[in-house]
Amino acid sequence: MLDNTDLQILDELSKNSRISMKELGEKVHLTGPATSARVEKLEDSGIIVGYTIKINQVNLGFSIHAFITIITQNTNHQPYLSFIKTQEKYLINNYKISGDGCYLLECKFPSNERMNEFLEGLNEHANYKLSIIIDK
Amino acid sequence: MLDNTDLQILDELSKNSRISMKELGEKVHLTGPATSARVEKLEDSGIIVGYTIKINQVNLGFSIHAFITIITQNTNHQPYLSFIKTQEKYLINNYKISGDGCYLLECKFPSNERMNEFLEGLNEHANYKLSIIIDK
DNA sequence: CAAATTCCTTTCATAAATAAAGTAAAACGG
DNA sequence: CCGTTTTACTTTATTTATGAAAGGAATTTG
Repeated sequence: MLDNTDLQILDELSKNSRISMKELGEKVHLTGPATSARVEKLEDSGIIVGYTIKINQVNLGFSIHAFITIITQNTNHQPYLSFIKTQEKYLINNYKISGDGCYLLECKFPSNERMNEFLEGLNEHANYKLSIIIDK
Repeated sequence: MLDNTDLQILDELSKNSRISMKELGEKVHLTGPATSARVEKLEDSGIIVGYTIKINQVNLGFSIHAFITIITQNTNHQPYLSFIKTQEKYLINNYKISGDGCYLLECKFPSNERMNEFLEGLNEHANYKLSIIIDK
């Protein structure tokens, strides 16, 4: 089970996953090797799944961030799923959901023009409702 | 501007942000110091915003992942915003959106009971539409 | 209660990061 | 067109971190 030190480690690694084991250890009052062993346990137990970076997509040219609720036209979702597989550069997440819609698609676009092209392609396989992120 | 090596670096760091600069350098055919300088530039230019971990929330006891579309009852959003500030443990993201709703709230819950409590509290300040994530 | 396990520290060898110096190629400006 | 500056890199050397190994204290287990 996880104790408070483990939760602190998760918190610190969430804030900065490139911190050294030594420095992380200082924050949680352990030595480097002890901290390293804790982290390895968190990996082995499947709690830490990976180490990644946060990228500012706006600075990479993707100024539009949107959620698109998908309602596929027929019961076979394959045409939709095949379509989005060709649009990887715009995709962030594709969640299968319950509720109002079949999927919730999280996307990024460099411009309204590109988004419009995407939506026209999408519309051949599914109906959708578009929500553009304004903040946060 | 970003060249192909920078994009490769972003890609590799997305997959594993704890890779050593030496090993990352080998992947992009640069020495450690040169790679380190590239990464520092990506940080300074605001493209790399941070280093973080991917946590398996299910293994942390949060087996329910949901999106909640919020429609606040009156034009003043403050009661809603104040409410969610007290519910941090369940929150992943709160996006202000255009389209159908005012906010899109991404949440995690350990059980239906806790989710139900949350929704009852939420309902004092806003109407909502709940979408539970089934996959991906 | 003895043995085993867990969780830690310390020590030490190895590996990586970082700072500094030097170089080659490209961009700039007269 | 040529000298100067800038950029992006390599190499080297020092500092720092990692990771393996040994050992110890506290807790668990039969």
